[in-house]
Amino acid sequence: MGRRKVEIKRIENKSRRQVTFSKRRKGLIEKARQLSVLCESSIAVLVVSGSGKLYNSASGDNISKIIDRYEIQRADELKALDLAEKIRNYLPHKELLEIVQSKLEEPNVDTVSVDSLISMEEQLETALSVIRAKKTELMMEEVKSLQETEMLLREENQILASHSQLGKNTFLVTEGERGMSRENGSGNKVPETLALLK
Amino acid sequence: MGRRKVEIKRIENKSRRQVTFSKRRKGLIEKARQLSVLCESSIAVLVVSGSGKLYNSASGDNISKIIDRYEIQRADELKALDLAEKIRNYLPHKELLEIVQSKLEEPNVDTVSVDSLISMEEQLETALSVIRAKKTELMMEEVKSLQETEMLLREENQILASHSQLGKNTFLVTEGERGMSRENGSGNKVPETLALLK
DNA sequence: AACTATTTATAAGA
DNA sequence: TTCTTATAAATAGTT
Repeated sequence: MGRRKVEIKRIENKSRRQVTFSKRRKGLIEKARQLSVLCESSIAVLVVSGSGKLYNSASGDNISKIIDRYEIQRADELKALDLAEKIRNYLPHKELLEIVQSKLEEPNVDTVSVDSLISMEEQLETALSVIRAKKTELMMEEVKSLQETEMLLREENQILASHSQLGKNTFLVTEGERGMSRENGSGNKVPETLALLK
Repeated sequence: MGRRKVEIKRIENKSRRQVTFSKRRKGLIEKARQLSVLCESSIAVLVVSGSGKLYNSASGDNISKIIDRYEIQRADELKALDLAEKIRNYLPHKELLEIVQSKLEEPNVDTVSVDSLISMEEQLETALSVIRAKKTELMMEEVKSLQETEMLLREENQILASHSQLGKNTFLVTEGERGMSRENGSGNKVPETLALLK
């Protein structure tokens, strides 16, 4: 849609590329906004330019919320991965550590440049962030899953309890007193349960 | 760009909205791809439909990397946030932050000694560790507590289930189990137990 | 899912 | 960067 058809491949001319980047980025974000409004949806667009500059937009909801949604989905997918797969994900960290170690083990360790140390420091901090984020993500996941389990168990419990009560009622109508001692003898059910509550 | 001009506002007709959502989502993602190729950039598009379904696409790089970039930028922005805001949130560290701020606000900021900066850096890192440790501790506690609750509920559940069965059996054959209801007196044993779990 | 009349986006030029 | 305009591309309504 312009004076001539353009092939979708890297624009070599730098200034032409810059102009196109600016125009199309604006267009993309406007399209996202329209879709969001027309169809009542939330859309995040993140654009990282060749030079590393970040442009982002969100419509319908804030970016963090949308990214969270994505992270949740990804966490669910990760769960399905086998361990071997995970190990592969962590290899980069291992490599990083090896690099660090080799640098620091060199006999001539004091020849290591400050720049390379800065770079390693940054990489290690990035790795640390990744690990921390992962840790938090996994813990949040576990909490969520436990909360769900709890809810299910409570529901089940209530159903069982109400059945139990129906049974009791019928019971009481017909008979008097014996069961109690028998029941406690066999399994001290109630005390045990209560004890666990502490 | 269609048979007629459409206003950019929520499409009320559900099926029309669904069709538009599908068409424009596809268009949006294609636009992102083109921009990515033409201008050698990385683009992530995350779309959350009204019904909560997530659609995402990444061009030029994987989504996680692009999101990481966003997170880094956001972290940088946070850093630039009014320190006073943070001080309010982290009262215990208020003093520390005030010291930092005063040091850095001095007109003669370049007279601050490297030693004092090192000291502040160490103190801030300590504060950070404390916060992180606290975060992890709280999360671990929550997980532990949820796991205990789960165990209790399972047990309770099993008791109720088996009781229910015993009850039925006894019922049909002998009449064994009444005591239980008497023991509970009010008959609210299970609810009582559940209440304690909260 | 295709079609096509129209609107919209944008490439090139100024 | 911004505006203009010819043209390509996207898409709304239709089939």
